[in-house]
Order: sequence, then C-alpha cells, then structure tokens
Amino acid sequence: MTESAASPLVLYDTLSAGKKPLELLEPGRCKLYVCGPTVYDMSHIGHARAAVVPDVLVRFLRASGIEVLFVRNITDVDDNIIRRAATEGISVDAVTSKYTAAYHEDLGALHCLRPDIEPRVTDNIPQIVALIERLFAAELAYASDGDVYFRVARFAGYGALSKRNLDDMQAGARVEINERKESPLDFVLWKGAKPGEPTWDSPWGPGRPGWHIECSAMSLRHLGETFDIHGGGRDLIFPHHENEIAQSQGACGPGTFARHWMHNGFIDFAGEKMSKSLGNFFTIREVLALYLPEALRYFLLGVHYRSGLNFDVEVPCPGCGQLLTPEQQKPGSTCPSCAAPLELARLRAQVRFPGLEEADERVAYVYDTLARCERALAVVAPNPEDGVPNDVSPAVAGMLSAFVAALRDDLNTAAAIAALSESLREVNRQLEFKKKPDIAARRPTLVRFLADMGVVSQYLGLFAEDPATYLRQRRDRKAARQRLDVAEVERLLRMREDARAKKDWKEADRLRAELGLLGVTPQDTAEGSTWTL
RNA sequence: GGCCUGGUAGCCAAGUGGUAAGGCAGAGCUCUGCAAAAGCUCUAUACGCCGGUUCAAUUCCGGCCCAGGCCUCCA
Repeated sequence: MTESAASPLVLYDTLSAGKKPLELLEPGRCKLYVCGPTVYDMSHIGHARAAVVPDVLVRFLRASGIEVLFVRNITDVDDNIIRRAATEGISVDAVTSKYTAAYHEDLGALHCLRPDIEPRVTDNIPQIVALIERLFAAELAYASDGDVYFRVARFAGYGALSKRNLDDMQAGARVEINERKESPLDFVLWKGAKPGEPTWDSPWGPGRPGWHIECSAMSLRHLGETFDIHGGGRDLIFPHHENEIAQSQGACGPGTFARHWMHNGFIDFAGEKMSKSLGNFFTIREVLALYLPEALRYFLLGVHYRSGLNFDVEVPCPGCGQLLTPEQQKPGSTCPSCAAPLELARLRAQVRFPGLEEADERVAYVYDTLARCERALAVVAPNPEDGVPNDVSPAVAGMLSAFVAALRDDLNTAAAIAALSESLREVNRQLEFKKKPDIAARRPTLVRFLADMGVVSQYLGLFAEDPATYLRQRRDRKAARQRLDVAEVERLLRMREDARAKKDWKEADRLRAELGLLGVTPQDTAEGSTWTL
C-alpha cells in the first residue's frame, strides 16, 4: 500500500530511454501536459489514439487516488488554419471553432475525459511574448527582419530527447535555406506579419507565434516551470518537443520542465504511414459511422501504446467483391477481375476494417457476459453466505489485481485486457448451470465479477454502458447501416413465433426464409426468438 | 547518409535468463422442431539469420538480413 502510494506507476520515459517509476513532484498530485490538435480539419484515428492513450493514463492515476491536473492545448493559429480559411472561404475564427467543436465531439464519443484546462494559443499571446523576452535576456533569441529565432547552438543539450547531436543534424539537414537565420537549425519563435494573416503586436513588430513556443508558454502558465509528465505522438519528439525543452529550460534554467516524456506510437496501414490517399486515411467520424465508439476504443487499447498499430483496411470491388490492393484502388481505374469501374465514393462506402470488427465482437462478448450475469442475479435472491470470499472462484478473485498490475507496468493495456479473459470465460461457465440452486451457490462469484468489472470500466473507459442498451444499440446500428425496417422485422418475427408455438414448422420456416431475404437471421432461445444480422 | 524502433504459431498481439499471455481463425460439444446465434472445450514442438557470454537465451552482447519511423508540417 505504502509502496504503491510512493510510485503508482512505472512508465517508459523517452528522455532516459527506459522505464522508470513515476515520482511525482508533489505526492498525490500529478501535473500533465499533452500536445493537442491544430484545429484545421477533421481528426483522424491517429488523433484518436493520441487522445485515448493519455486518457487511460489520467484514468489510471485518478483511480490510484492521485489528483491529476491535465492540460491539453488547442493550436488555433498556424499556416494550415490560415490556408484552410482561404479554401473554405471563411474566417480563421470560423475554421478553428468549427474544428474544435468537431474534435470535442469525436473525443467525447470515444469516452475521453476532457482536460482540466484546454488553453488556446490566441488566449496566450502575452505569455508567449513574455517568454520570448526571457529568451532574449538569455541571448537565446534574436530578431531578424521581423522574425525572431531561437539560437540552437547556444543551448547546451539540444538533441537529448531525440538522441541526436548537432553534427548529425547538420550532416543530414534537409532544412530550407533561410537567409534570416544564423544557422539552419535555428527555429522560429515569432513570425513577422504577412498581409491577410492574424497578427499581434510585439516588441519585434507585428506577427504571430511560431509553433513550438506556444506549448512552452502554456505549460509554464498552467503547470509552472516544472511538471510531471509531458505527452504526445512519437513524431513530435523532433523537432517539437526538443524545441520545447530548449525554450523552457533556456528561459527557466536546467532541471526545469517535464520530468517524464511519454510518446504514443503511430497507426499505420499495411505497414505504411497514414496519408490522404483512398485506402489509408480515415477520420474518426468515418469510422464511427460504421462501428460503435467502444469498438474503436477497444481496438486502440488492444496494443501497447508505444507500438505501432496496424489498421487493416479491406476494400472490396463493388462489382465482384474481390479485395483490391491500394494500387488498384486508384480513382478512375477498373476492377482487374470483373472490369467494373471503381469510383471513390462507392469504394469508401463498403470499406471494411477487420481489426475493428474483431474488436466490436469482443466488446459485445463482454457486454453479453455482463448482461447474462445481471439476468442470473436478478433471478436469485441474495443469501447470507454471499460475503464469504472463499466462495468466489479463483479466476474471478484474481482478475482485478492482475488487471491493475498490467497497467502499472507502463500502462500495458494489451496485457490488462488479456487478464480479463480468464474470468470472462469462468463466469460464462458458471452461468451455464441453469438450475436455481447452482446459480445461488455461484452468486458470490457473479457479484464479485460485476463489481470488479465496474472498476475495470473506470480504468479503460469501456464497458460502462448498460449492457442491454449497448447490445440493442449495436444491433440497431447494424440494421440502420443495411437500411432495415426494424418494425417490419419484428412483425415477421412475431408471426414466426406464433407459428412455432403452434408447431407449424412449415410456416415458421417460410417466415425464416422471408426474413432471410432481408438479411435477418432469427434465433430461437429459451426466452423467445430474437434476431441478428 | 545520420539517428531510432521492431521482426513471437495461418493472422493480430503481450511477455520473459530457465523452455511462451490473450484475441481471431480451425476442430469438437452444449443448446435447438430443424437451424442459427451464443457459450464452453480442445488445438498448434511460434520467438528473423549467424556467432558470442552463460549451467541455461526467444529474452544479454556483436554481426547480418528484413520491415518501419524520424531527420520538413504531422498524433
């Protein structure tokens, strides 16, 4: 107990390149900064992963009794935003508010907790200017023709996070020639104003902040000079986080800033990095139009957060159903086996994600088990023996501690989820004994299971819905996707039940065939008939 | 070219100096008017290649091959 209070979690730290116990600056309190989105477009599933990973971290820490101060920024000034405003023919403000709202909506659907503070760059211009002034005072900043740059050569230790030295970077530099910079490695802190762009006044003239300075300024404002954990996607290690360190430590001194660096791996498609071609770029919304959010969340948590996550996409030919390679999916081409024309819209409409389908069925299995469990318990009255711990089956009794132990070790959600399997199976095994006395004897196990799964759902942000409701939603969503008239299905199903009651098998089978034409399969259970797709 | 990851059964994916979680797929069983669905049971001599250290290596070290990432905006 005391040990876990001292270090609730062992986390991989990018800077020291190894796992280390999380030691909080202030016992019981954790200050966390995560790089948030630049709001100029819909978020894709890579953003979803970058949000879900810290979300589990926050949930874990809070479940461990730690008070978490979670800050995640919104970048609302940048080249992409300005460009987007031009192409959409709307203001910069309209762009950022539109995509900020969409971001919140998407993450909300994925059960991500909102950060405690969500600062925007445009609300922090004075803080940014003040920080740049401190860098001037330290001779780490210089003005040049309206811009302000960071003098990288002057900051000892540059490259520590990304494990490279200045010589390596000089050698492999693919940096554009910029006459205004003293060195190609220097990066911009303040961009001089250009016509038509949002600008703010500063001691160096009108302009707007560079990308990296905002995170240094906002973390300083809300978390102080030094805080516990800084997170973000792997790609941000260089140059973004490297530059943040240079700025923040340059201004506040050695030993300040983030004590722990956490980076999540990428999602890739068939081994390739996600890009905006047909087969391998999907927004959260596109995916959620096809699958329930919990399926996506489960899928994302099924792999360790530092690993790459392979997101398989199957694109069948609309004509013959044959799977198409990315090469064959190019717009304007025809199917190699049936010569059907391949239009982008039709292809995208019937894309399949095998990994998500597997996840979806797994989530349904868990909810099914929970539902069965609740039903069984509703039938049996509690008895005084319930509290006896020995009555709980070992698999179920050990589930929660195995689950938490896996998370404690570098947030291993894959292992944690695997730790649930044994008791899920055990509970279903016990549920197979249908006779009342047997169920009564197993009551302690079922009660314990439900209680512990409630805790699990707090950690994972999964399995928290009412099981029956979830399962109904899942079926209705599938029905909607196939444009099915649920009322009609229910009517046919009732007719078939009547026929079965009269043992009119011929009529019952005829109705089954009729339902089959709709794509519906009736299922006869002890409690009556239901249906699936 | 520089830096950095990773290569575990048909597929996905944890993990470990003493002979390897979990999921999918596969087989069987139960249930059922027949089915279906679901649940349960079972299943695989799987740790890229070559050396080295060790009583013992998939796990450590070196080399090689392969894949990917970063070095420019990027979750």
